[in-house]
Amino acid sequence: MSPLMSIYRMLFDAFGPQGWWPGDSPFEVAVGAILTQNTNWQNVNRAIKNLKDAHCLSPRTLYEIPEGELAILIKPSGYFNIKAVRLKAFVAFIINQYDGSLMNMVAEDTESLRNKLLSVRGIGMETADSILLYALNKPVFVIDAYTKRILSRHGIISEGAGYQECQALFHQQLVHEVPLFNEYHALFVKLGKHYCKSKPQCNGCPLQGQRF
DNA sequence: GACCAGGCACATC
DNA sequence: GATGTGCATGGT
Repeated sequence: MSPLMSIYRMLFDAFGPQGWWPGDSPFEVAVGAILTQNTNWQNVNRAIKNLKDAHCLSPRTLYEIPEGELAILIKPSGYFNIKAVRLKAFVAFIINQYDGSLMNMVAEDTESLRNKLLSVRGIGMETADSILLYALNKPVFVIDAYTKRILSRHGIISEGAGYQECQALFHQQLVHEVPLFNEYHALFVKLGKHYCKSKPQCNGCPLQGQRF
């Protein structure tokens, strides 16, 4: 079994299924992916609740609401001025190129779709891949700060490894299945939140002392 | 009060 | 291509 598959087994045995992504619709998932950039999920939830309460959680309503009003609604998620611009760019993209519906993306080739998402201001690799995996069910592995930290601490990647390099490892070592990629990334976040912080709390960590 | 959180774009070298 | 900086709220 590949090292990354071994790690997956250990994490799944320790934590069980994570039930990601929290969200009622693919569009909500995509909005959450932008709002959660460098931000605690709890704060994102508050912002999403504000959008729901204001009946603004659709491409069309987000497209039409003034940027300043949008910024106020998403304030709890932090970086609210920047994220308002980013959400605006994203819904303009959906409306102009996909007739206002995220689901019109699913038929498209994953690689070209990823490149188009990356061309939207405010959507980088992690956000694009989160949208592809969690909103559109494409088998793309999501790399984040936790993933890199955990892998480098266990000697699997170097500390300065890049996103693509890291992602390639997962794509090489795992079968490309959406449920596996979905659960695995969520398990890394779980592990990172509880144990593999900037100050490691290795006591009780299911990967404690493991080399791969 | 410091530090951190499910990044990204942009400037500068 | 690598490095540094601004963006901002809420929890620990």
